[in-house]
Amino acid sequence: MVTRKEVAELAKVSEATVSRVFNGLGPMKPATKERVLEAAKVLGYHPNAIAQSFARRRSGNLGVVLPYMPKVHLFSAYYFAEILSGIGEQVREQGYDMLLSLLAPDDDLDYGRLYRSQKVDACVILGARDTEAQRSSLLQLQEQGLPFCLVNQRFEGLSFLEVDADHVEGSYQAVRHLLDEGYRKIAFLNGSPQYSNSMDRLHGYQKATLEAGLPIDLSLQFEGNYSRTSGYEAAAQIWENRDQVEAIFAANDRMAIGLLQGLRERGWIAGRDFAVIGCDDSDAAKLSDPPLSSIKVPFFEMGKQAARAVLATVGGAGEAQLQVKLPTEVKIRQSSKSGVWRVGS
Amino acid sequence: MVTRKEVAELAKVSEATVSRVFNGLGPMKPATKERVLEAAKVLGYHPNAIAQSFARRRSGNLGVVLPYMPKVHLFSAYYFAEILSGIGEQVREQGYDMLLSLLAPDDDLDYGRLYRSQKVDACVILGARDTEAQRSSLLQLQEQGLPFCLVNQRFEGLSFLEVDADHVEGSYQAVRHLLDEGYRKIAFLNGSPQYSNSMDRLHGYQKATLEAGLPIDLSLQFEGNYSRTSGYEAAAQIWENRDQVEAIFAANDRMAIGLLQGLRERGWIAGRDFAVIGCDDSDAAKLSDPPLSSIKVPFFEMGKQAARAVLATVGGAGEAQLQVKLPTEVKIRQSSKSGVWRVGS
DNA sequence: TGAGAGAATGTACGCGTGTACATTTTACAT
DNA sequence: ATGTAAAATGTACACGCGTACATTCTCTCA
Repeated sequence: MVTRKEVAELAKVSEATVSRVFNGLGPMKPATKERVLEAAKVLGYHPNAIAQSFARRRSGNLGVVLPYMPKVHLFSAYYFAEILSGIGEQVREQGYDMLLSLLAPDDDLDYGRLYRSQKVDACVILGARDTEAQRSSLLQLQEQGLPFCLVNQRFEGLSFLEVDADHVEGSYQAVRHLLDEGYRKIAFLNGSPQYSNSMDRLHGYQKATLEAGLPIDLSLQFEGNYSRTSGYEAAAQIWENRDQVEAIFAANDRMAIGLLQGLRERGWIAGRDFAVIGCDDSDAAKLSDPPLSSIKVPFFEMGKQAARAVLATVGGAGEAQLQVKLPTEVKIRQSSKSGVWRVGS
Repeated sequence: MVTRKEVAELAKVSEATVSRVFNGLGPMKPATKERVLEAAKVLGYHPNAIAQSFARRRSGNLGVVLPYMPKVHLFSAYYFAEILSGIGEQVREQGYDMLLSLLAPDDDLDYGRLYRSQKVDACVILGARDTEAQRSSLLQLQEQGLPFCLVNQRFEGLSFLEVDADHVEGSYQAVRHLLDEGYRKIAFLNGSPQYSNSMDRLHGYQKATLEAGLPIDLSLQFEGNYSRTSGYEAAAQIWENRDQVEAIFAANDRMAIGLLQGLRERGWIAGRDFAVIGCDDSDAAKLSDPPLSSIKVPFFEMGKQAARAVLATVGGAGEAQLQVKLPTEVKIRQSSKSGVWRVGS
């Protein structure tokens, strides 16, 4: 391993000068700089990142915490892939690296480990839920001064860095779309209320239905757990009440597709016998049959902004905006159009 | 920040003793150990991971390199999610962390950066392709002594750590299945030959067809790029030759589903008018309509074994097996059954 | 020509840990 | 009681870098 010392000797300067060249510090005679860089090149010198971290007392790593359930896929892989890419892009721009931490859900919620071991300067936390345990864990993190940013989850009453999408508006628009297509009996298949965006979607749904003068009908509200299977199972319940249901808004694409499949088995075809709109606009929405209308959520951008925000606080730079909410967009496909099939057949 | 020194003072021992307690080294009087742990607890001491890395000259990080194409999804998110989880599980068992590195394809293939900066002790490399540039990059890595393991890609003629699935056998079994269902005109939609498993699948396909006494018919072989779109486009070509095609083996699920969609638009329904089998057994296979037969690939286990193998070489432990090939399994669903729909309708 | 003021570079130390080696304590056989 | 080996603990330094401060060089203006 080549060190600063050897470069200094070859370039006939002090170690400090070598350091200054590599950090672009202080005034510097061009000739000296040249000599140092040449020597470094000859020797193949590259600063040791760990020693740098040690001396700077900063790891240069951004922790990314994701829930991890072996063999279980509650969240779509798409969701994480997009967010990870967004974080990755931002991180790279700022010269940081990403340290991935898979957190088993019942794992003692020990966000602290990363912090104490000083392996990360800040964290982006994905897939958090609003439970007592998580609230206290996060509050503790905040007290200890580890900067973090939550993605796609808000905690009412607490003041965290949060980057979210406007799920209320997205859901409102989605239900509006169903209303515009002429549907009136609109069911809602939600996910667990532990996620703030489940609640947001409920609000958007209620806002649109109320606005349309429809009564709140709890028998039209169902709860799954964001898995395809739970959507498939909800199909059974919905089938029971099929004369009360013309259209369904599902809180994510996976449940929506489970729903499609469950109802298809009973002879009900989406886009012909009923309408469905999902949420996330994941790959699966384009893969499903019929293609699934969905609410596009800017996951990539959310990851990017979360990384930017939390790294800004590390740099001691002016506080970033505390809560960010990015716009969503309704993507209409066949599953929610009325009369599409009827015309054809 | 609490350091070893303060713990030592409180426990009335030397710093070295504290260090030994936390590393479980040397003989140690139980009472002393107790005192130290108590003091550490009182002060809230936790060893500084960066200082440890610095002193040990090991980062404790396993690099995970993945190709990164913004907004493009050539690889299924599923594929990476599974492998990442597998790596994550193994890494956690060994007390390592995962450092994610997104590598843009045209990015100067600079695997070396991670190595030189000493931020990782070893790497798992995903999504590598067999090109001249990559070969030389990897050879260079090998010379420089950075241990790495490739997943799902082999380099003929070179001797790297590689964890792969048995795509030859998997493809053979898949085509056998189609043959067993009575199909004779079997087309093959492959991906880029830059991936070793594309070649493997071709071999499996050829082996099965030859064995069945069928001639090699190049007009039955198509090439996509593993994207859904390329499958969709291939549908047009296959439709041209529709009287020559009864069944199609696609090299991944995404292309298979694109194919389903393209042919459905022309009135050809999988499982009724023709058979399709994909590869990966991703989420999408279960989501598609009809459900897609596919070759299950143990991505999770591959990630896990790759991490284990490459970390073994770091520990200086006995060399792990150089090339690992895990078994695949054919999953039959509706898309490849003959007569399923015919019976019903 | 000398003084003063930057510019350019050097000196020296700390960061928190691992660990080789030195020293002290303990246990036990004689 | 004494010697000896092993156990237990302490001392001291290296790891590679950032950086505060000290020093030397260079230029300008009087």
